Amino acid sequence: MTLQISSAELEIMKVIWRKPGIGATEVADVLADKQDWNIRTIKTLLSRLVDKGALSIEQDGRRYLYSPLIAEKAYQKNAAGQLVDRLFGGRAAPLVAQLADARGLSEQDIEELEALLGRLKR
Amino acid sequence: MTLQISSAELEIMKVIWRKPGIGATEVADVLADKQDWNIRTIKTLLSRLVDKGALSIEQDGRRYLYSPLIAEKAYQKNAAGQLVDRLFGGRAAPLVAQLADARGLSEQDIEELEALLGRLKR
DNA sequence: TTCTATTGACCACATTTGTAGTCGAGGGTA
DNA sequence: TACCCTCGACTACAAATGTGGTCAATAGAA
Repeated sequence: MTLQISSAELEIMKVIWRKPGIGATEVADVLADKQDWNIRTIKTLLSRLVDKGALSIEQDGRRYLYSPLIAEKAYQKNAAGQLVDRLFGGRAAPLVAQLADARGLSEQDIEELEALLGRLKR
Repeated sequence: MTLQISSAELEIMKVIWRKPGIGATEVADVLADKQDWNIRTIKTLLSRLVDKGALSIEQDGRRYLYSPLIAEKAYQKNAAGQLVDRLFGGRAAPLVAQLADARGLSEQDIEELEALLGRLKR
């Protein structure tokens, strides 16, 4: 139910989360390395995101500046929750187990997870 | 790159992972409670999964029996990895942190995660 | 002032996905 | 034997998605 953001749209959102109030051209600049997208493609994606209510626009002369209407963390929580529900019976541990098995956990991950668990336990 | 399975298709896969070598009608029976799908819809999804190479078929008289060509765990690993890469910079800890924040972790999750971390550390 | 490059609005078009309908062949029933 | 029901094959069709084109207006360059 929560506002469906496609994979290509997400790339756009990520840029705007990092730099709210950015224009289409700057989004294209930021993405130039990663994606080989025509500026028109980016503009279409921006429009769709505005239509969907994921971005707000502010007029700046002849152009628009885009800002997120949904927070990155909210989106992350939702996406993580969906994955866990759809594939892991709603449980976090099996998800982490698969991740650990597939690619291992970094030292940093392990430390952070321990700290997190410690906090949750008291 | 890894074989794209849509959300509706995944429901079908889940049934077949639980009961490999099942026919279309039985898949429909299993799903009857959860999904309100026409048998034709289910058959379409089955065909698409065969086309995609996610399922194999075995002739059984006049009908087909379907079995998975990709393992559930492999699919889970891939999906979890994709999420983590696309939204959490490839790191597991932030994912778990968001999950914990959004919905909390069960006692069971906490125990299992601790056990998992213990195993990983030595 | 005249031409050009850029901007958003609108349009296009193939693919994927969700959700079925139609059809001919074959198995089972009366 | 005469039907009918079920199966897979093929077809349909709208919405979402990926990717980009056209066009009129306008801000700048020359």
